[in-house]
Amino acid sequence: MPDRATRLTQRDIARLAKVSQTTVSLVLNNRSDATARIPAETRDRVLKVIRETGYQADPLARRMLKQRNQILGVFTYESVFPSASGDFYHPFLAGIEERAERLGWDLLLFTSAPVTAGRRRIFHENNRLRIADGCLLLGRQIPSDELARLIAEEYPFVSVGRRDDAGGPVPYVGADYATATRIVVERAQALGHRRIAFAGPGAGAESSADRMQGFRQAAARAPHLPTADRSGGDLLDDLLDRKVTAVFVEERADAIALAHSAARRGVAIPSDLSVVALGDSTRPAESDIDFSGFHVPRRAMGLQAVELLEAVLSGTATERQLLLPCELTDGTTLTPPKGA
Amino acid sequence: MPDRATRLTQRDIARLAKVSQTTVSLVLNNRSDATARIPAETRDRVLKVIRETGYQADPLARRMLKQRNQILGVFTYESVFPSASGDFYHPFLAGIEERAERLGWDLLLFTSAPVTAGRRRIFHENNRLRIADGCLLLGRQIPSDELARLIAEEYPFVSVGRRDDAGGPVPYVGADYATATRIVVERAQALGHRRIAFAGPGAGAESSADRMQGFRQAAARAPHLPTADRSGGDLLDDLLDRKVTAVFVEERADAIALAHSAARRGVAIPSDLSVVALGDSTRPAESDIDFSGFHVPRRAMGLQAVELLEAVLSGTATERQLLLPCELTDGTTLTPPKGA
DNA sequence: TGTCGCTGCTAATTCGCATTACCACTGGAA
DNA sequence: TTCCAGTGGTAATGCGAATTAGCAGCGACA
Repeated sequence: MPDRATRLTQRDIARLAKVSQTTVSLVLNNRSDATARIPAETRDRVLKVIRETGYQADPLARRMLKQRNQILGVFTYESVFPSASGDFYHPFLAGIEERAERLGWDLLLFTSAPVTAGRRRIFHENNRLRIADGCLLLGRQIPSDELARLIAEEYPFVSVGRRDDAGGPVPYVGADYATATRIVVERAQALGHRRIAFAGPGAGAESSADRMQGFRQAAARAPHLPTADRSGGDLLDDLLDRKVTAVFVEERADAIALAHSAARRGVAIPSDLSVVALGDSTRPAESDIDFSGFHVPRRAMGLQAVELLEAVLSGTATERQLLLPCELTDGTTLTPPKGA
Repeated sequence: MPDRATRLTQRDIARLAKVSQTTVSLVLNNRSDATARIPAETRDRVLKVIRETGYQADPLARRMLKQRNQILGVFTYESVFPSASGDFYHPFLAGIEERAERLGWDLLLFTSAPVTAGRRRIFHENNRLRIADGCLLLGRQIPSDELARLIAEEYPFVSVGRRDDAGGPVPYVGADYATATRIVVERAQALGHRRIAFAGPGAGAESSADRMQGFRQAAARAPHLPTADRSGGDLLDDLLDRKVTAVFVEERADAIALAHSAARRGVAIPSDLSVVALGDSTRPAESDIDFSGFHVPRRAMGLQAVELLEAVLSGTATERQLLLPCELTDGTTLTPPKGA
């Protein structure tokens, strides 16, 4: 530990400059209003001591009295860095870091939150949310009871990703999966695809539900095929049985698995089967395939989330729910169906 | 902002439970030693109020009195997330996060540090280092004046990566580049390589100097070729002119560029030229080539750095400078030279 | 001579919590 | 009745900085 005895406080500075602690504080905060008139001579003397000693005010002691701490909390419901989902979170954090840097904020990653039943929890015995001025929430799914409590306590936070109401509207910066999905489905239909299908959860997390909703807007009765606990080959069989010509895959990793199976079986993509990816991989998966579909504007979401939180904190926020458009990509896996 | 008036304090709890603030504190900290005997009845009453109100102690106020803050600072001399060097830092941070999680620490990324002359500086006007209990330092090069000041101020920190003394020994967890480099060079010599070369800076950062030192141990007079401001083709020409049969490339990205040039020119790797990579890419570069050489134990370095810092903080640290072995990889780019 | 007003500071208090010191009360023994 | 030990709490203090209230000292003016 830094030696308590040698750690400088305003009192030490005051003693050295032969003034009171108050004066040091006044000089540091550059207060020169009617209540505090510090002549240049005294001010310089204090500043000189501060320079010589390298004194730095303790930010936490400050926070006891002032409101803002310039610390932006980041809570992720999965680990941030470990590679399982690290690559997915990376762009979000890049955006967050960029904007935090510009605002002069530090980022506090709540890694101390204990993991129970495979997930982190915000609220636990020794909750440390209040160290930060406000908090950003990341994760595929966030328990609504936690969101409800944050809202009830009026803790300033912004979710990265749309969330359903939880005892009140949740402030968020999300991606407009519904519109993006609808557009790519319509695009496929315009190319002549009539037998299409949705592959993936399609429910559970808001992001899944939104994609499904967009899909249904364009194709009300097309089949919905699960991907959980199912190999790419299994899914491929299902698709071929149903004579599907274009499949819309919620999770890019599933699309990659599907493509591998297709390659092994001699099923050509896109001539035999068009594959559209509805976003980016949340699971580790490498592929050179340039899928048709769209990308999640992750970096922009991170940026905007920080900005929204700043607005919330300063009380200037008007609209607290924001959906950003997804970036559509032409890719190489969507072409007209055979015989069209 | 959370409404100051509605924010619960121990005093509020005390009032509701009809006890003193002291008692609330004693209950919360589960003190039941000789100086504080709280009968179960009182304790339950207090706990009941705490449960009902959802009170959480302010972590900042706690820190004013306790020693530890449970916050681990992370200072990177480049941006952490932006992809330029993000992929390189990722494994370090994964290791740091993992161990921080286990110790119940939060991670504070000092993104607020202003960038001057292209780099961040620790020490600036409004230094916030002391929010954290201690700090980890990441970066290829860290100005020695900053290290010196940290040492002089007795601020607890650990560098990830070896650093030269800076007014005193710098605590670090580094990688043993020297030994790893020496071993791969000797391995190449054992395969019959006689005309070898080192390609890369070989100086500047400690990590560069260490590789060069290892190289010199095994090959005292082999040539050292620069890579800065030079295309892969240029380097290749140089190597061919000198009839080099095995080149040891400091930076994997340079090795990749070299391999690309070789492929274009019809120079076969490894039969015409063996290429050994002395570590991982710090610059973005993708390649399927499985280079012979070694990997930096980045994850382990992160883990151990946190552990060392913990030891420093608790005063149990004995050895404060630690070098971890690099992971040697056989790869496919080192074979005996032609005619050997 | 008294007092008003200005300057240039400082004493005292506050933030929320932890800790130490100490006080009030009870019951049994002397 | 006094003494003492044990019980169950509370008052007071401190952490480091910010803020409010206010106090000396001095000159001007009535």
